[in-house]
Amino acid sequence: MDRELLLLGLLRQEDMHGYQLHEFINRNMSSCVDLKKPTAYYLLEKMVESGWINEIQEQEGNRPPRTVFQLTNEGETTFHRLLRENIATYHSTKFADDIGLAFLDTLEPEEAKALLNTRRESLVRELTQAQLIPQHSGSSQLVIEHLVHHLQSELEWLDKVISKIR
Amino acid sequence: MDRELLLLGLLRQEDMHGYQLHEFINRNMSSCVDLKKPTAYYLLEKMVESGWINEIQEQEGNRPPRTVFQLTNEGETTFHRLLRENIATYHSTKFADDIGLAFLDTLEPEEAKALLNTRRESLVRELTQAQLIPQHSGSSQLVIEHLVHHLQSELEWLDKVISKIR
DNA sequence: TTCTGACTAGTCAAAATTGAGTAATCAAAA
DNA sequence: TTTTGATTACTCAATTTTGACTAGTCAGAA
Repeated sequence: MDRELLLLGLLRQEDMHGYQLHEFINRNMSSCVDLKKPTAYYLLEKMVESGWINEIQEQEGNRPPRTVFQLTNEGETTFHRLLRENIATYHSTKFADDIGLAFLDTLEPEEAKALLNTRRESLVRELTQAQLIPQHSGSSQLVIEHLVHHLQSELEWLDKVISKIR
Repeated sequence: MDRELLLLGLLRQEDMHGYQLHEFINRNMSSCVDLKKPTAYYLLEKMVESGWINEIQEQEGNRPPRTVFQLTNEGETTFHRLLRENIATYHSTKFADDIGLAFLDTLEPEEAKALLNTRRESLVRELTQAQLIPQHSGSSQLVIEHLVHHLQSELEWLDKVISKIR
């Protein structure tokens, strides 16, 4: 329900079309969610069926008609319910990249070290990138701070792993 | 390819049936991967088609026949390739639970604080659980240490967020 | 001995997700 | 002016994932 919460939250601020929503999420929220275009439309369609949003056909000049989505009262209620649920529960994260670490001892220590250093480089690149993101307004600043905090903690841990080899 | 790497790595140690693989992963690796039974069978079937593993019909006593999966030479090669790829790259994690935080300012500070404290409790429970997991042998110990390190870092961050409200 | 609940070993149809399109508009270069 | 490339707004078929079964075995209780 996290992606639904996000879509409702954005539509709460202003009516938008699916394409706009997808673009915004991909540009600004890619650190929290990965939402492909067809999935966005699929979710929006389901939310229309649930009565959380309305579809409105919009015709602008001689451009082809577009579909605008608009929050309903029920959508507003659902937004608040999902928001409370989301904030009150800790969602445990799966670290799929740890699978390799579980088999680290099948490699020569030298090679393991070299590969982990390659990983370290790409982690440092991500961290540097994240630190360059300019200050946002309001709560969405929290999302960036969380990302930076996490990447720093990952770097610490990776350094510990590398130093322990041999 | 992470789940494929895991399945190959387990089959490398010993032949197993799909059910066994699924049970093992769910009991011991649930911190890294979430692999449902039908998905496990689906992946195994695909790996048979790719020539990474063989299917063998096994008949034990008068029990119904079972399918045992066995690594091929190609599977062994693929395991090493996937392992190197996995270790050398940093897979960025998506924090789906941050979506709520992006809308934190739509709530009253008092309520936000209360909800975040509920989240904190469930995080502490997870951390306590993780710290109770007994020492494992070899590299899989790393997976547990990573989990604990991450949960501690999350707790630190959550406390910072809570203290900043108001 | 027969019943019950738990464990083993899967399968299947339905739901969710995605890569790879289409088709229109517009701005700017050739 | 024609072409080219980028942007907007979607769609569809194919792939992947899942909840909810089925069906056999076994150990112990009634």
